[in-house]
Amino acid sequence: MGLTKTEMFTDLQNEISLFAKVLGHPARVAILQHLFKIDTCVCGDLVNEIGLAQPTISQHLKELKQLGLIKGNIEGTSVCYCINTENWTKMKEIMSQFLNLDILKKEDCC
Amino acid sequence: MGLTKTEMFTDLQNEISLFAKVLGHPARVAILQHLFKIDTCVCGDLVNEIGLAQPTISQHLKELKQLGLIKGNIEGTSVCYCINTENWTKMKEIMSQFLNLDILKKEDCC
DNA sequence: TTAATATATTGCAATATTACGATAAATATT
DNA sequence: AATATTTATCGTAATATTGCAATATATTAA
Repeated sequence: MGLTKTEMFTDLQNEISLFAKVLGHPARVAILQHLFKIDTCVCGDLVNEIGLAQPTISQHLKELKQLGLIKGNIEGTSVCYCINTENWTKMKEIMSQFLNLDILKKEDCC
Repeated sequence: MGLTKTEMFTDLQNEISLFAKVLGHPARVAILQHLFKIDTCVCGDLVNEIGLAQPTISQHLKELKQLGLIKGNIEGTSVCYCINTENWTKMKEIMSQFLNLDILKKEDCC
């Protein structure tokens, strides 16, 4: 089937998994790390930075943009990509709340 | 192709994406949340708790176990699953470090 | 206008993921 | 031993993901 049955889960569960999913590819992790590292707009040198073909990078950028984690502004013939810090913070809060479930836990049971 | 080119990325990038990937399905998120919530072993009532078929749950549990996020102890005819808190903490640290890349960032550029 | 440059989209092949019925394996109960 | 119970594995169908060549689109430069 390959089709996730989202209707049986809560909005939060689906939201967490969607964010996790988009971070679930090393190319997208690398893109985000690079955008943070240069701390400014990157105008398309991601194809050189990462070793994948231009259409592949473009596709990964599209997925990151769809989730709102990055934004792209057209600057002449190239596109200026950067982190959407506001949305990143929201994502981070949702993910952190989930990751921190262990702080309420008393002890291992088995 | 469907095949990720892991060899072009760093170990950390691959590790982050693997953790994110296993969290990238709402059923696995729900399983983890439930294991945290009951704060004790759960012996197979996950199938009732979540609405998916038994083999499907079993498969998701296998993936979580492979990444080390949960452990399962056989107790008679059932299996006692619970969070592997030690590994969860390690995972949380790796993911948090990545998610916190924004705190070094000065300002949005575009 | 024409050519050059940069990015997006399309189409497709290969592989991965999701889900579940059927069945196996392992232990408990009678 | 025979049966019941619980979980794992196998097999398979449907869908998703990844990657890239070819091509389209859009802007800039000549």
